[in-house]
Amino acid sequence: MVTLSEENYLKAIYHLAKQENAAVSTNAIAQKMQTKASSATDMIKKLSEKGLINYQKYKGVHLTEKGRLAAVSVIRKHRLWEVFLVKKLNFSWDEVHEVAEQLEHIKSEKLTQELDVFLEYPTKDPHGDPIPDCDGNMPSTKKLLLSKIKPNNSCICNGVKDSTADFLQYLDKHSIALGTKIKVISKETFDESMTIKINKKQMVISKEVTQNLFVKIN
Amino acid sequence: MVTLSEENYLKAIYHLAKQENAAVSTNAIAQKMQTKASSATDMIKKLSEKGLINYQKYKGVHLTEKGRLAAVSVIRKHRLWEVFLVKKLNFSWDEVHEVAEQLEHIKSEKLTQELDVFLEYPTKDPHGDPIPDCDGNMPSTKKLLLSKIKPNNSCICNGVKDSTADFLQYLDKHSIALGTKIKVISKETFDESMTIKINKKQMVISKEVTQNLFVKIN
DNA sequence: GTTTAAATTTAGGCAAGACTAAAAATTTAT
DNA sequence: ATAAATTTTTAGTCTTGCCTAAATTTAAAC
Repeated sequence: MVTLSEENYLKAIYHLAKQENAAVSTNAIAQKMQTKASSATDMIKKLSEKGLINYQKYKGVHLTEKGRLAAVSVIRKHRLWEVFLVKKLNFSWDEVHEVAEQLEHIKSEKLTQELDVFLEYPTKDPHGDPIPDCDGNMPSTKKLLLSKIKPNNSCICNGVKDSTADFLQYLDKHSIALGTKIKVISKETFDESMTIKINKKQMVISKEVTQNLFVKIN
Repeated sequence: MVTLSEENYLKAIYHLAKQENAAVSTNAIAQKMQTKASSATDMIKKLSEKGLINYQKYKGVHLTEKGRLAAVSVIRKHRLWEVFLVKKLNFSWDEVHEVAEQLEHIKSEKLTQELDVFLEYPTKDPHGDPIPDCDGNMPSTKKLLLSKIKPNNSCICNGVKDSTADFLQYLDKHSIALGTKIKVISKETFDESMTIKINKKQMVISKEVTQNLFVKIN
Protein backbone atom coordinates (compact mmCIF):
# COMPACT_ATOMS: atom_id res chain seq x y z
CA MET A 1 0.00 0.00 0.00
CA VAL A 2 1.34 3.39 -1.03
CA THR A 3 0.11 6.33 1.06
CA LEU A 4 -1.08 9.63 -0.35
CA SER A 5 2.07 11.36 0.79
CA GLU A 6 4.27 8.67 -0.70
CA GLU A 7 2.45 9.03 -4.02
CA ASN A 8 3.14 12.73 -4.02
CA TYR A 9 6.83 12.20 -3.35
CA LEU A 10 7.06 9.59 -6.10
CA LYS A 11 5.43 11.96 -8.53
CA ALA A 12 7.84 14.72 -7.56
CA ILE A 13 10.83 12.42 -7.98
CA TYR A 14 9.53 11.26 -11.35
CA HIS A 15 9.22 14.81 -12.64
CA LEU A 16 12.60 15.84 -11.26
CA ALA A 17 14.32 12.79 -12.73
CA LYS A 18 12.82 13.60 -16.12
CA GLN A 19 14.35 17.08 -16.04
CA GLU A 20 17.69 16.25 -14.54
CA ASN A 21 18.59 12.90 -16.05
CA ALA A 22 20.58 11.98 -12.95
CA ALA A 23 20.11 11.09 -9.32
CA VAL A 24 17.53 13.34 -7.70
CA SER A 25 18.81 15.27 -4.71
CA THR A 26 17.17 15.52 -1.32
CA ASN A 27 17.05 19.28 -1.58
CA ALA A 28 15.36 19.19 -4.97
CA ILE A 29 12.71 16.87 -3.59
CA ALA A 30 12.21 19.00 -0.51
CA GLN A 31 11.82 22.12 -2.61
CA LYS A 32 9.33 20.52 -4.98
CA MET A 33 7.33 19.16 -2.06
CA GLN A 34 7.38 22.50 -0.25
CA THR A 35 8.93 20.91 2.78
CA LYS A 36 12.25 20.71 4.60
CA ALA A 37 15.21 18.57 3.62
CA SER A 38 14.96 16.60 6.85
CA SER A 39 11.37 15.66 6.04
CA ALA A 40 12.43 14.62 2.57
CA THR A 41 15.14 12.43 4.07
CA ASP A 42 12.56 10.74 6.29
CA MET A 43 10.34 9.96 3.34
CA ILE A 44 13.27 8.88 1.18
CA LYS A 45 14.11 6.24 3.77
CA LYS A 46 10.55 4.99 3.78
CA LEU A 47 10.29 4.82 0.00
CA SER A 48 13.63 3.08 -0.12
CA GLU A 49 12.53 0.47 2.42
CA LYS A 50 9.43 -0.16 0.33
CA GLY A 51 11.55 -0.76 -2.75
CA LEU A 52 10.15 2.22 -4.62
CA ILE A 53 13.45 4.06 -4.97
CA ASN A 54 17.13 3.24 -4.85
CA TYR A 55 18.91 5.34 -2.30
CA GLN A 56 22.46 5.80 -1.15
CA LYS A 57 23.15 8.28 1.61
CA TYR A 58 24.33 11.62 0.28
CA LYS A 59 24.03 10.35 -3.29
CA GLY A 60 20.44 11.11 -4.16
CA VAL A 61 17.71 8.76 -5.35
CA HIS A 62 16.48 6.95 -8.45
CA LEU A 63 13.04 5.45 -8.95
CA THR A 64 12.95 1.68 -9.19
CA GLU A 65 10.70 0.17 -11.86
CA LYS A 66 8.12 -0.42 -9.15
CA GLY A 67 8.38 3.21 -8.10
CA ARG A 68 8.20 4.45 -11.67
CA LEU A 69 5.02 2.47 -12.27
CA ALA A 70 3.48 3.88 -9.11
CA ALA A 71 4.40 7.42 -10.14
CA VAL A 72 3.15 7.02 -13.68
CA SER A 73 -0.11 5.55 -12.44
CA VAL A 74 -0.72 8.69 -10.41
CA ILE A 75 0.20 10.89 -13.37
CA ARG A 76 -2.14 8.91 -15.60
CA LYS A 77 -5.01 9.46 -13.22
CA HIS A 78 -4.16 13.13 -12.79
CA ARG A 79 -4.23 13.75 -16.53
CA LEU A 80 -7.34 11.69 -17.20
CA TRP A 81 -9.19 13.63 -14.53
CA GLU A 82 -8.00 16.90 -16.06
CA VAL A 83 -9.47 15.84 -19.39
CA PHE A 84 -12.70 14.92 -17.63
CA LEU A 85 -12.93 18.26 -15.88
CA VAL A 86 -12.38 20.25 -19.07
CA LYS A 87 -14.35 18.13 -21.50
CA LYS A 88 -17.29 17.18 -19.32
CA LEU A 89 -17.53 19.64 -16.43
CA ASN A 90 -16.75 22.97 -18.09
CA PHE A 91 -13.53 23.62 -16.23
CA SER A 92 -10.97 25.78 -17.98
CA TRP A 93 -7.38 24.61 -18.28
CA ASP A 94 -6.21 26.92 -15.52
CA GLU A 95 -8.71 25.53 -12.99
CA VAL A 96 -8.08 21.81 -13.21
CA HIS A 97 -4.77 21.31 -11.49
CA GLU A 98 -5.80 21.67 -7.86
CA VAL A 99 -8.79 19.37 -8.18
CA ALA A 100 -6.83 16.80 -10.17
CA GLU A 101 -4.24 16.80 -7.39
CA GLN A 102 -6.95 15.38 -5.16
CA LEU A 103 -8.61 13.06 -7.67
CA GLU A 104 -5.33 11.44 -8.71
CA HIS A 105 -5.18 9.60 -5.38
CA ILE A 106 -8.51 7.79 -5.68
CA LYS A 107 -7.79 4.09 -5.63
CA SER A 108 -9.87 2.01 -8.02
CA GLU A 109 -8.57 0.20 -11.05
CA LYS A 110 -12.04 0.05 -12.51
CA LEU A 111 -12.60 3.76 -12.04
CA THR A 112 -9.47 4.70 -13.95
CA GLN A 113 -10.16 2.19 -16.68
CA GLU A 114 -13.78 3.23 -17.16
CA LEU A 115 -12.86 6.90 -17.06
CA ASP A 116 -10.42 6.25 -19.88
CA VAL A 117 -13.17 4.53 -21.87
CA PHE A 118 -15.68 7.29 -21.10
CA LEU A 119 -13.26 9.94 -22.33
CA GLU A 120 -12.50 7.83 -25.42
CA TYR A 121 -8.87 7.11 -24.65
CA PRO A 122 -7.41 10.60 -24.69
CA THR A 123 -3.67 10.80 -25.34
CA LYS A 124 -3.07 14.35 -24.15
CA ASP A 125 -4.27 16.33 -21.17
CA PRO A 126 -5.61 19.90 -21.49
CA HIS A 127 -2.07 21.30 -21.27
CA GLY A 128 -0.76 19.06 -24.03
CA ASP A 129 0.99 16.61 -21.71
CA PRO A 130 0.86 12.96 -22.74
CA ILE A 131 -1.31 10.49 -20.81
CA PRO A 132 0.43 7.22 -19.93
CA ASP A 133 -1.42 4.03 -20.84
CA CYS A 134 -2.61 1.55 -18.23
CA ASP A 135 0.64 -0.43 -18.49
CA GLY A 136 2.69 2.60 -17.52
CA ASN A 137 3.97 3.52 -20.97
CA MET A 138 4.32 7.25 -21.34
CA PRO A 139 3.99 8.37 -24.97
CA SER A 140 7.20 10.17 -25.77
CA THR A 141 6.81 13.68 -27.06
CA LYS A 142 9.67 15.69 -28.36
CA LYS A 143 9.47 19.03 -26.68
CA LEU A 144 10.27 21.94 -28.95
CA LEU A 145 10.11 25.42 -27.45
CA LEU A 146 8.77 28.35 -29.40
CA SER A 147 11.99 30.16 -28.51
CA LYS A 148 13.86 27.78 -30.84
CA ILE A 149 11.79 28.70 -33.89
CA LYS A 150 13.52 30.95 -36.41
CA PRO A 151 11.85 34.00 -37.97
CA ASN A 152 9.61 33.30 -40.96
CA ASN A 153 8.81 29.81 -39.75
CA SER A 154 5.37 28.71 -38.68
CA CYS A 155 4.44 26.25 -35.98
CA ILE A 156 1.49 25.03 -33.97
CA CYS A 157 1.22 25.37 -30.23
CA ASN A 158 0.94 21.91 -28.68
CA GLY A 159 1.86 22.26 -25.03
CA VAL A 160 2.90 24.45 -22.14
CA LYS A 161 5.95 24.03 -19.99
CA ASP A 162 4.66 26.20 -17.17
CA SER A 163 1.07 25.32 -16.38
CA THR A 164 0.40 27.78 -13.57
CA ALA A 165 -2.95 29.54 -13.73
CA ASP A 166 -1.12 32.84 -14.28
CA PHE A 167 0.53 31.74 -17.48
CA LEU A 168 -2.53 29.89 -18.77
CA GLN A 169 -4.67 32.95 -18.22
CA TYR A 170 -2.13 35.07 -20.06
CA LEU A 171 -2.43 32.70 -23.00
CA ASP A 172 -6.23 32.81 -22.88
CA LYS A 173 -6.16 36.58 -22.90
CA HIS A 174 -3.96 36.59 -25.97
CA SER A 175 -5.94 33.88 -27.76
CA ILE A 176 -3.15 31.34 -27.65
CA ALA A 177 -4.47 27.83 -27.20
CA LEU A 178 -3.37 24.31 -28.06
CA GLY A 179 -3.64 24.00 -31.83
CA THR A 180 -3.14 27.69 -32.47
CA LYS A 181 -0.95 28.41 -35.48
CA ILE A 182 1.90 30.80 -34.76
CA LYS A 183 4.15 32.45 -37.32
CA VAL A 184 7.38 33.88 -36.02
CA ILE A 185 7.99 37.24 -37.61
CA SER A 186 11.11 38.37 -35.85
CA LYS A 187 13.14 38.06 -32.70
CA GLU A 188 15.04 40.76 -30.80
CA THR A 189 18.57 39.85 -29.86
CA PHE A 190 18.45 42.33 -27.00
CA ASP A 191 15.73 40.75 -24.81
CA GLU A 192 14.84 37.68 -26.89
CA SER A 193 11.30 38.90 -27.25
CA MET A 194 9.48 37.75 -30.36
CA THR A 195 7.04 39.29 -32.76
CA ILE A 196 4.57 36.64 -33.84
CA LYS A 197 1.45 36.50 -35.96
CA ILE A 198 -1.70 34.65 -34.93
CA ASN A 199 -4.75 34.76 -37.19
CA LYS A 200 -3.26 37.61 -39.19
CA LYS A 201 -2.83 39.57 -35.98
CA GLN A 202 0.64 40.56 -34.93
CA MET A 203 1.82 40.72 -31.33
CA VAL A 204 4.97 40.86 -29.26
CA ILE A 205 5.67 38.24 -26.63
CA SER A 206 8.46 38.12 -24.08
CA LYS A 207 11.28 35.64 -23.75
CA GLU A 208 9.45 34.13 -20.77
CA VAL A 209 6.50 33.28 -22.96
CA THR A 210 8.58 31.83 -25.81
CA GLN A 211 10.41 29.61 -23.33
CA ASN A 212 7.24 28.16 -21.86
CA LEU A 213 5.30 27.31 -25.02
CA PHE A 214 5.84 24.01 -26.79
CA VAL A 215 5.21 23.87 -30.50
CA LYS A 216 5.46 21.51 -33.41
CA ILE A 217 6.43 22.28 -36.95
CA ASN A 218 3.47 21.76 -39.22
CA MET B 1 -11.02 23.16 7.64
CA VAL B 2 -12.63 19.80 8.27
CA THR B 3 -10.30 16.82 7.93
CA LEU B 4 -11.14 13.61 6.12
CA SER B 5 -11.47 11.76 9.40
CA GLU B 6 -13.71 14.45 10.85
CA GLU B 7 -15.95 14.26 7.79
CA ASN B 8 -16.34 10.53 8.27
CA TYR B 9 -17.28 10.96 11.91
CA LEU B 10 -19.81 13.68 11.04
CA LYS B 11 -21.38 11.43 8.44
CA ALA B 12 -21.58 8.57 10.94
CA ILE B 13 -23.17 10.81 13.56
CA TYR B 14 -25.65 12.13 11.01
CA HIS B 15 -26.77 8.64 10.04
CA LEU B 16 -26.97 7.48 13.65
CA ALA B 17 -28.95 10.53 14.71
CA LYS B 18 -31.40 9.91 11.89
CA GLN B 19 -32.08 6.39 13.16
CA GLU B 20 -32.10 7.08 16.85
CA ASN B 21 -33.76 10.45 17.17
CA ALA B 22 -31.79 11.20 20.33
CA ALA B 23 -28.26 11.97 21.46
CA VAL B 24 -25.76 9.72 19.73
CA SER B 25 -23.65 7.66 22.08
CA THR B 26 -19.89 7.32 22.02
CA ASN B 27 -20.17 3.58 21.65
CA ALA B 28 -22.53 3.82 18.70
CA ILE B 29 -20.11 6.16 16.96
CA ALA B 30 -17.16 3.92 17.72
CA GLN B 31 -18.98 0.89 16.38
CA LYS B 32 -20.04 2.63 13.17
CA MET B 33 -16.51 3.94 12.65
CA GLN B 34 -14.98 0.52 13.33
CA THR B 35 -12.85 1.96 16.05
CA LYS B 36 -12.59 1.99 19.85
CA ALA B 37 -14.67 4.11 22.20
CA SER B 38 -11.58 5.97 23.38
CA SER B 39 -10.78 7.02 19.83
CA ALA B 40 -14.35 8.18 19.40
CA THR B 41 -14.08 10.25 22.56
CA ASP B 42 -10.93 11.91 21.23
CA MET B 43 -12.66 12.86 18.00
CA ILE B 44 -15.83 13.94 19.78
CA LYS B 45 -13.77 16.46 21.73
CA LYS B 46 -12.24 17.80 18.57
CA LEU B 47 -15.55 18.11 16.74
CA SER B 48 -17.03 19.79 19.78
CA GLU B 49 -14.19 22.32 19.95
CA LYS B 50 -14.76 23.10 16.29
CA GLY B 51 -18.44 23.76 16.92
CA LEU B 52 -19.60 20.89 14.76
CA ILE B 53 -21.37 18.99 17.52
CA ASN B 54 -22.80 19.70 20.96
CA TYR B 55 -21.27 17.47 23.55
CA GLN B 56 -21.73 16.89 27.23
CA LYS B 57 -19.56 14.29 28.90
CA TYR B 58 -21.35 10.97 29.30
CA LYS B 59 -24.43 12.38 27.59
CA GLY B 60 -23.72 11.73 23.93
CA VAL B 61 -23.62 14.21 21.05
CA HIS B 62 -25.87 16.16 18.70
CA LEU B 63 -24.82 17.75 15.41
CA THR B 64 -24.92 21.53 15.37
CA GLU B 65 -26.34 23.19 12.27
CA LYS B 66 -22.78 23.75 11.11
CA GLY B 67 -22.04 20.08 11.65
CA ARG B 68 -25.21 18.98 9.93
CA LEU B 69 -24.35 21.06 6.87
CA ALA B 70 -20.87 19.57 6.75
CA ALA B 71 -22.28 16.05 7.00
CA VAL B 72 -24.95 16.62 4.38
CA SER B 73 -22.39 18.13 2.02
CA VAL B 74 -20.37 14.93 2.20
CA ILE B 75 -23.49 12.81 1.68
CA ARG B 76 -24.47 14.95 -1.30
CA LYS B 77 -21.09 14.36 -2.90
CA HIS B 78 -21.17 10.66 -2.10
CA ARG B 79 -24.53 10.19 -3.78
CA LEU B 80 -23.74 12.36 -6.78
CA TRP B 81 -20.59 10.36 -7.41
CA GLU B 82 -22.57 7.13 -7.11
CA VAL B 83 -24.91 8.35 -9.82
CA PHE B 84 -21.92 9.28 -11.96
CA LEU B 85 -20.32 5.88 -11.54
CA VAL B 86 -23.49 4.01 -12.49
CA LYS B 87 -24.77 6.28 -15.22
CA LYS B 88 -21.52 7.20 -16.91
CA LEU B 89 -18.89 4.64 -15.99
CA ASN B 90 -20.80 1.36 -16.14
CA PHE B 91 -20.51 0.56 -12.46
CA SER B 92 -23.24 -1.60 -10.97
CA TRP B 93 -25.02 -0.50 -7.81
CA ASP B 94 -23.09 -2.95 -5.68
CA GLU B 95 -19.70 -1.59 -6.78
CA VAL B 96 -20.10 2.12 -6.16
CA HIS B 97 -19.93 2.47 -2.42
CA GLU B 98 -16.23 1.97 -1.82
CA VAL B 99 -15.18 4.37 -4.56
CA ALA B 100 -17.75 6.97 -3.55
CA GLU B 101 -16.34 6.80 -0.01
CA GLN B 102 -13.14 8.19 -1.44
CA LEU B 103 -14.63 10.64 -3.93
CA GLU B 104 -16.94 12.22 -1.35
CA HIS B 105 -13.95 13.93 0.28
CA ILE B 106 -12.75 15.82 -2.78
CA LYS B 107 -12.91 19.50 -1.96
CA SER B 108 -14.13 21.72 -4.79
CA GLU B 109 -17.38 23.62 -4.83
CA LYS B 110 -17.19 23.93 -8.58
CA LEU B 111 -16.63 20.22 -9.03
CA THR B 112 -19.72 19.28 -7.06
CA GLN B 113 -21.82 21.92 -8.75
CA GLU B 114 -20.74 20.98 -12.26
CA LEU B 115 -21.13 17.29 -11.54
CA ASP B 116 -24.70 17.99 -10.50
CA VAL B 117 -25.29 19.84 -13.78
CA PHE B 118 -23.60 17.12 -15.83
CA LEU B 119 -25.80 14.45 -14.26
CA GLU B 120 -28.85 16.67 -14.82
CA TYR B 121 -29.70 17.26 -11.19
CA PRO B 122 -30.47 13.75 -10.02
CA THR B 123 -32.64 13.48 -6.91
CA LYS B 124 -31.91 9.87 -6.02
CA ASP B 125 -28.77 7.80 -5.92
CA PRO B 126 -28.57 4.28 -7.40
CA HIS B 127 -29.92 2.79 -4.16
CA GLY B 128 -32.91 5.11 -4.06
CA ASP B 129 -31.50 7.41 -1.40
CA PRO B 130 -32.29 11.11 -1.80
CA ILE B 131 -29.57 13.55 -2.85
CA PRO B 132 -29.42 16.74 -0.76
CA ASP B 133 -29.38 19.99 -2.69
CA CYS B 134 -26.46 22.40 -2.56
CA ASP B 135 -28.04 24.30 0.35
CA GLY B 136 -28.11 21.21 2.51
CA ASN B 137 -31.79 20.38 2.12
CA MET B 138 -32.36 16.66 2.16
CA PRO B 139 -35.53 15.70 0.25
CA SER B 140 -37.68 13.85 2.74
CA THR B 141 -38.76 10.41 1.70
CA LYS B 142 -41.22 8.39 3.64
CA LYS B 143 -39.70 4.98 4.04
CA LEU B 144 -42.17 2.14 3.63
CA LEU B 145 -40.83 -1.38 4.01
CA LEU B 146 -42.07 -4.20 1.84
CA SER B 147 -42.69 -6.13 5.07
CA LYS B 148 -45.55 -3.72 5.83
CA ILE B 149 -47.44 -4.47 2.63
CA LYS B 150 -50.52 -6.67 3.01
CA PRO B 151 -51.28 -9.60 0.70
CA ASN B 152 -53.02 -8.72 -2.57
CA ASN B 153 -51.49 -5.27 -2.62
CA SER B 154 -49.00 -4.11 -5.22
CA CYS B 155 -46.11 -1.75 -4.81
CA ILE B 156 -42.99 -0.52 -6.56
CA CYS B 157 -39.51 -1.01 -5.20
CA ASN B 158 -37.91 2.39 -4.65
CA GLY B 159 -35.01 1.87 -2.29
CA VAL B 160 -32.92 -0.45 -0.18
CA LYS B 161 -32.28 -0.19 3.53
CA ASP B 162 -29.23 -2.43 3.47
CA SER B 163 -26.95 -1.50 0.61
CA THR B 164 -24.20 -4.04 1.09
CA ALA B 165 -22.94 -5.72 -2.05
CA ASP B 166 -24.30 -9.03 -0.76
CA PHE B 167 -27.87 -7.84 -0.61
CA LEU B 168 -27.67 -5.87 -3.85
CA GLN B 169 -26.32 -8.90 -5.68
CA TYR B 170 -29.13 -11.01 -4.24
CA LEU B 171 -31.60 -8.51 -5.68
CA ASP B 172 -29.87 -8.53 -9.07
CA LYS B 173 -29.98 -12.30 -9.16
CA HIS B 174 -33.71 -12.25 -8.51
CA SER B 175 -34.42 -9.42 -10.94
CA ILE B 176 -35.46 -6.97 -8.30
CA ALA B 177 -34.38 -3.43 -9.14
CA LEU B 178 -35.55 0.09 -8.38
CA GLY B 179 -38.83 0.55 -10.23
CA THR B 180 -39.71 -3.13 -10.19
CA LYS B 181 -43.39 -3.77 -9.54
CA ILE B 182 -44.02 -6.27 -6.76
CA LYS B 183 -47.33 -7.88 -5.93
CA VAL B 184 -47.60 -9.44 -2.49
CA ILE B 185 -49.37 -12.77 -2.77
CA SER B 186 -49.15 -14.07 0.77
CA LYS B 187 -47.17 -13.94 3.96
CA GLU B 188 -46.34 -16.73 6.38
CA THR B 189 -46.99 -15.95 10.01
CA PHE B 190 -44.40 -18.52 11.02
CA ASP B 191 -41.24 -16.95 9.58
CA GLU B 192 -42.65 -13.76 8.03
CA SER B 193 -41.49 -14.90 4.61
CA MET B 194 -43.49 -13.59 1.67
CA THR B 195 -44.64 -14.96 -1.62
CA ILE B 196 -44.49 -12.21 -4.20
CA LYS B 197 -45.07 -11.89 -7.93
CA ILE B 198 -42.73 -10.01 -10.24
CA ASN B 199 -43.46 -9.93 -13.96
CA LYS B 200 -45.95 -12.75 -13.62
CA LYS B 201 -43.31 -14.86 -11.91
CA GLN B 202 -43.87 -15.97 -8.37
CA MET B 203 -41.14 -16.31 -5.76
CA VAL B 204 -40.63 -16.60 -2.03
CA ILE B 205 -38.48 -14.09 -0.18
CA SER B 206 -37.39 -14.17 3.44
CA LYS B 207 -38.24 -11.76 6.24
CA GLU B 208 -34.73 -10.32 5.93
CA VAL B 209 -35.43 -9.32 2.35
CA THR B 210 -38.84 -7.81 3.07
CA GLN B 211 -37.34 -5.75 5.87
CA ASN B 212 -34.64 -4.26 3.70
CA LEU B 213 -36.61 -3.24 0.64
CA PHE B 214 -38.35 0.11 0.50
CA VAL B 215 -41.45 0.41 -1.66
CA LYS B 216 -44.12 2.87 -2.59
CA ILE B 217 -47.73 2.21 -3.25
CA ASN B 218 -48.50 2.92 -6.87
C1' DG C 1 45.28 20.35 0.34
C1' DT C 2 43.14 22.76 3.82
C1' DT C 3 39.36 25.50 4.83
C1' DT C 4 34.93 27.18 4.11
C1' DA C 5 30.35 26.55 2.31
C1' DA C 6 26.57 23.83 1.06
C1' DA C 7 23.98 19.71 1.23
C1' DT C 8 22.45 15.92 3.82
C1' DT C 9 21.48 13.24 7.72
C1' DT C 10 20.54 12.49 12.64
C1' DA C 11 18.31 13.48 16.98
C1' DG C 12 14.56 14.91 19.40
C1' DG C 13 9.73 16.89 19.26
C1' DC C 14 4.93 17.91 17.83
C1' DA C 15 -0.04 17.07 16.12
C1' DA C 16 -3.45 13.86 14.31
C1' DG C 17 -5.68 9.78 14.90
C1' DA C 18 -5.44 5.45 16.40
C1' DC C 19 -4.58 1.95 20.44
C1' DT C 20 -4.54 -0.44 25.49
C1' DA C 21 -5.31 -0.30 30.19
C1' DA C 22 -7.18 1.79 33.99
C1' DA C 23 -10.24 5.08 36.28
C1' DA C 24 -14.65 7.31 36.69
C1' DA C 25 -19.50 7.91 35.75
C1' DT C 26 -23.84 6.02 34.66
C1' DT C 27 -27.17 2.44 34.35
C1' DT C 28 -29.09 -1.95 35.71
C1' DA C 29 -30.14 -5.40 38.89
C1' DT C 30 -31.08 -7.06 43.16
C1' DA D 1 -30.17 1.73 47.93
C1' DT D 2 -26.28 -0.44 47.07
C1' DA D 3 -23.64 -3.75 44.22
C1' DA D 4 -22.58 -5.20 39.67
C1' DA D 5 -22.32 -4.31 34.95
C1' DT D 6 -21.84 -1.23 31.37
C1' DT D 7 -20.46 2.93 29.26
C1' DT D 8 -17.45 6.64 28.91
C1' DT D 9 -13.40 9.08 29.80
C1' DT D 10 -8.52 9.63 30.96
C1' DA D 11 -3.66 8.54 30.72
C1' DG D 12 -0.05 7.01 28.32
C1' DT D 13 1.79 4.95 23.78
C1' DC D 14 2.36 4.24 18.77
C1' DT D 15 2.83 5.64 13.70
C1' DT D 16 2.88 9.02 10.04
C1' DG D 17 4.62 13.08 8.38
C1' DC D 18 6.20 17.18 9.55
C1' DC D 19 9.43 20.45 12.21
C1' DT D 20 14.10 22.68 14.38
C1' DA D 21 18.68 22.32 15.72
C1' DA D 22 22.87 20.07 15.57
C1' DA D 23 26.11 16.89 13.53
C1' DT D 24 28.13 14.95 9.52
C1' DT D 25 29.43 14.42 4.78
C1' DT D 26 30.41 16.24 0.35
C1' DA D 27 31.61 20.05 -2.71
C1' DA D 28 33.81 24.49 -3.57
C1' DA D 29 37.36 27.95 -2.93
C1' DC D 30 41.57 29.44 -2.19
